[in-house]
Amino acid sequence: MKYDHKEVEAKWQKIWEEKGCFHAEENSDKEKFYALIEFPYPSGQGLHVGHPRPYTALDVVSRKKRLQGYNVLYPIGWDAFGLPTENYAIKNHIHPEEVTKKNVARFKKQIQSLGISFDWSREINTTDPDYYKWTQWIFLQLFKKGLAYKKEMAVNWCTSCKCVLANEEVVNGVCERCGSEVVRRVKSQWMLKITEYADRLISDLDLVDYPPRVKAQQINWIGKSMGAEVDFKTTEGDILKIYTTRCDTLFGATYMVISPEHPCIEKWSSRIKNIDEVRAYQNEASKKSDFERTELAKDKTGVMLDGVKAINPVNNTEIPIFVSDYVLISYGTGAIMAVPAHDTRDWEFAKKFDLPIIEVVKGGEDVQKEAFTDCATGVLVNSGFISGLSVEDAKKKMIGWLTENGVGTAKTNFKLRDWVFSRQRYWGEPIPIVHCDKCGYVPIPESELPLKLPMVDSYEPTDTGESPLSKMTDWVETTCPHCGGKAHRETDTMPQWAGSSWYFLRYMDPHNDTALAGKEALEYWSPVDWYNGGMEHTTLHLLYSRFWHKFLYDIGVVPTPEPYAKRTSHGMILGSDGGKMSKSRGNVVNPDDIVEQYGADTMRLYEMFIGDFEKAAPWNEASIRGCRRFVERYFNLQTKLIEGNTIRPELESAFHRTIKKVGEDIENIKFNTAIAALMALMNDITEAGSINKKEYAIFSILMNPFAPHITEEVWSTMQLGEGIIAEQSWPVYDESKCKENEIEIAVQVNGKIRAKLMIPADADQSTAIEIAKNDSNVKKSLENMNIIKEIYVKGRLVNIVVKP
RNA sequence: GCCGGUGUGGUGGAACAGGCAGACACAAGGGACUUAAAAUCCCUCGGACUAAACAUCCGUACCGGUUCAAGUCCGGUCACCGGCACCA
Repeated sequence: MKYDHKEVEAKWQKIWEEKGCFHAEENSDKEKFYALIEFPYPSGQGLHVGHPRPYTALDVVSRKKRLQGYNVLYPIGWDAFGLPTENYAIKNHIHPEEVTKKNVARFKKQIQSLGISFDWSREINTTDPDYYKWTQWIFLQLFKKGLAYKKEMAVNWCTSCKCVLANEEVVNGVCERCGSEVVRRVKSQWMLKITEYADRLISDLDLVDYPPRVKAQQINWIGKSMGAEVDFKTTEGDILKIYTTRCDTLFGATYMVISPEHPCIEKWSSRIKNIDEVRAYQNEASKKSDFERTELAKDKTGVMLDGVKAINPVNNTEIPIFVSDYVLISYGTGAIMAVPAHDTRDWEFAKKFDLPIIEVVKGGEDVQKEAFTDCATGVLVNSGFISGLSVEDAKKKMIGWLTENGVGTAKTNFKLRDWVFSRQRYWGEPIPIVHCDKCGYVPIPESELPLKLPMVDSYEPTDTGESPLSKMTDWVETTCPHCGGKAHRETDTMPQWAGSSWYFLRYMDPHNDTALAGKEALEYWSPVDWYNGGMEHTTLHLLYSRFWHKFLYDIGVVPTPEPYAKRTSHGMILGSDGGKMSKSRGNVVNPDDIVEQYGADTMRLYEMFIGDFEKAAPWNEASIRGCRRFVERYFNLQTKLIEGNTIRPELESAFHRTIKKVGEDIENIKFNTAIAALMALMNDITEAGSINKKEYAIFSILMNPFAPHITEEVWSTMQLGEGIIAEQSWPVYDESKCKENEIEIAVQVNGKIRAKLMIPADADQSTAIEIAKNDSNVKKSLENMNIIKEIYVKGRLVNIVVKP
């Protein structure tokens, strides 16, 4: 029999679309299930075979859930604002809106050819004014609650293009496009106070089912630490505030380091004798990103301030102050005390500048030769009133002392920084704020939303570093909603992260024009039951969207504190050379070619069979043929069909075990072994030589989530019933029928395999050991030996421990 | 550098909670069918020893440890991947 995948797949895709098979029901009594994938960025390159991996995975889950009677929401949309589209538009003189439209159309066609059961009636697009109306609305609520504010922040500035660059556009310190020098330049930016939610973003991880590695990454990213702020007096009479998690080591602080951006430098400029040297250093530091500054154990640079010194509050010793770029202004207070004996960076710095190294925690080798950093459990020495205490006790006593003397307090700190929310770009949501000289920053009235992105002739960056919108004088000049006076609009736009921070809510009620989604829909569908996405989104998108959701929860818009009940992560699909798929490597595989040659069902099976879903796997064209062969073997079972409406006894155990395995594996994201189990069952059926209707029906349903087209086709030609999707009957297994009567166990002597034996499955320890000892090879190993111990692991093995 | 992860045959991978390493596939080799090829079906397939089988020994990146038993747990090393806040 010949299987024509093109005809069959087109036929069923048409039927599904016409019948609206995958539309989530609106007012259903059924239990809901909301599956979510990270919506794609419609790039100009089109889909590559990496995209469908997560889509297919949750499609398998969604289809199985539908067969189990759930009301499933499995939506898709487009995360369409962003830099590449804008750059493409600039280069080719096509409006970004046109580019987006074209890219979306292509992506959509490609995705639809895979037979993914998305509910296309809920398709959304972040660049659609009806959508970003609500992105802007959320921003206004944040603003009203004081969570959006303006702050001077460093940006990458290309000295030649005269524009702000994204980090990605800076390669080795120069502009990616023109190769000119890039410097850090300070600009006033909109910020969102995600730090206000830092504690809850950690503690509420207890409420959700995320992989441990995702939780760990988020917790470390937020970086909560309990420490102290300590005031160091300076010879200038004023105070230098530092943050430390190790206030117990204060007696070992032999110098201080401030960041090149620290305001004290300006304040003391007249007293710093080597101010020119310091300024030159500041200038050099402005060329580096935070990453470059803190990266690598490479040479520590710095300049000592000549003319100002600090005084260590615990022993009144004068210590020098350095400026060095490994201290960042954005973390803590932008100043640290350095304890070279117990910190590697400080130690290297002290060696280079020949500064004293004083051991304050006992237990290491010679601190003059190497820093002793593994000292969280040691005992304090050379530390006055805390000498002899454990680190824990010393910290407590020191905080007490600092507080009593008014020179410090306990302080919790976070590595997490507030979210820089403005971009000097065209292709993003306009920030709905007006600046009035009299009233300051004023939100535009909600009734005026959406504030539409105006059509401009040129979306190229301006020479001044302002957004292209700033050239639109008609649009920029407006009146203040508050006082009615002259005012101008904010011309910066939002980052791409804005639209993706709440899109899952819009899917619940995508056409609502009075709210981001209706109360009822939010109540019914929240939270997302299963969200799959890439590990690369763990610390930005995933955290940002949790932050927005918590904010919306606080203002009573959404009913749950967390947006996603469960999160899973897929591994990347690599090129056949084992490298990341990219145009430049020339290893990109287009799914269209695979669908054309092998069909969508084969493509889906291969994507799921390729390896552990959570791990990266290289694409291998040859392996696809194995999946195609499996599909054909399934199809050709029709020639071996016999009558019968119960599973035959010889296949009963195999069927029940497979039903169990496939169901469990899908829930546990072990799609590869679910397919392996189906293949194994196929081998059992082949061995049996025939298949009856009942068996074929069960096999078809089990395979349907992976290969939906061919299974429906077989179901319909064999007239097994109304249709797999229509019948909603995922098979149920009987635990007692999964078991076999006889099982093979391994027999070990001293942990070495000496025999493999069949024993009754229900054999107890003494029976199993008895049978084991009777094996001739085992007997040989036991000769002249004394038995010390006998171990039986039920259904697995016997181990006899002996000694001569 | 810091945070998180990964490392198993020629290849992709499997191995419940510490209990038979290599399931299920791919590739390769041999055979059947065929005038022939493709397709299909059957057999072999980690290494050493062996004519072959049995048996035995070695083998899950590397070094060491815990245990009756380690791919799995612990300590260390190396290599690779993801993230590092304006790519998405």
